[in-house]
Amino acid sequence: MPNNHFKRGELYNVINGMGTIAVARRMQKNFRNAGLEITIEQWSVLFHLWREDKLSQQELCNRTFRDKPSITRLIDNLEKLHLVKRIPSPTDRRINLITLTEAAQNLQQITIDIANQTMAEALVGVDKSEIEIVKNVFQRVYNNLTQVSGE
Amino acid sequence: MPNNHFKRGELYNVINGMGTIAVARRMQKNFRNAGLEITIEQWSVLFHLWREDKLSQQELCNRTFRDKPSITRLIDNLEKLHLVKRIPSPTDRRINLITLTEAAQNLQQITIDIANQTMAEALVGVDKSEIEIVKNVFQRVYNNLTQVSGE
DNA sequence: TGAAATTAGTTGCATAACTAACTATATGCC
DNA sequence: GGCATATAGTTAGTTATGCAACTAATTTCA
Repeated sequence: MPNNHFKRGELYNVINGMGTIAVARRMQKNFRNAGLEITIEQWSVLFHLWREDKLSQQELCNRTFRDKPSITRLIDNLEKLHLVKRIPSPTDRRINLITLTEAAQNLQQITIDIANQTMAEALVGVDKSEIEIVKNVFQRVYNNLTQVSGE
Repeated sequence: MPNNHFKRGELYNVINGMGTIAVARRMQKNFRNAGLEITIEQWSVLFHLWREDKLSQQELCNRTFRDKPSITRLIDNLEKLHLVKRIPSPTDRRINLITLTEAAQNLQQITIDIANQTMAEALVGVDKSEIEIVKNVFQRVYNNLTQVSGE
């Protein structure tokens, strides 16, 4: 019957629909309300640089799951905002190392607080064990689709 | 300490990162490999029309969690592909009802099969109870962010 | 009835995504 | 050493997303 037929298509729309979209919009809105001009995509790049500065663009691709042109343009825009700089790698002239400016360092605390607060709003009534399961499922999905047989 | 500090930001990147991106890419790739020219976003609109034809654009916004301009342009593109038509509502001249063409009807079976197969690939090693939890969590997240206090 | 408010849809502008094709540098190997 | 191959990053073209501002039609209600 149709209902059964639709089940997994339905699931795709769940995973890639309401939840993720709602969280992204709220996060963006909370940034804006705090007077922050950055996009959540830009923020997710900064996030990885706060953990480890001077990553190559390729490494940022790997960590943010984006392709190279996406990172090129995100870095372009972050440079325009004076939040990062491209510096040439001393050992490989193909590579740019992306480094945070002082302005970006000042954003870490406030934006991560907002991210935490946004996720807290999002996860009201969801308990820790469920969150762990969601994380595990997404990790497995990612592995399923990017291992050997995959990409 | 930093590690703890990053936890929820991390979670945001999980929900809105690897899993969803990997699934979307694979789905698009599987469509392409089957010779289908539509995008997954276009497909998600058709998906709701297969369930119920002749929805207004606003209703498609609600069901796909997109805003009105997004739907306007998706419908523009689907019209160019001769997969849907705008027909004026007989009762309210502000409203367009979106209706499937025969070409779109012929896509239902094959694309939903591909969606099912893609989700099957993605969910290897994930059991049904976990999938239920993911769906529930996303539903609650969505509700948390769109109820009263929210939007 | 008629003005104000609401709702449906479109347009303009900026950011971001993917693919494919490209340049430049580095590595592998004969 | 030098050619083939691989890797890092950029550019071009298409689609999609969000917000803000807009037009047109409908509803509310004084």
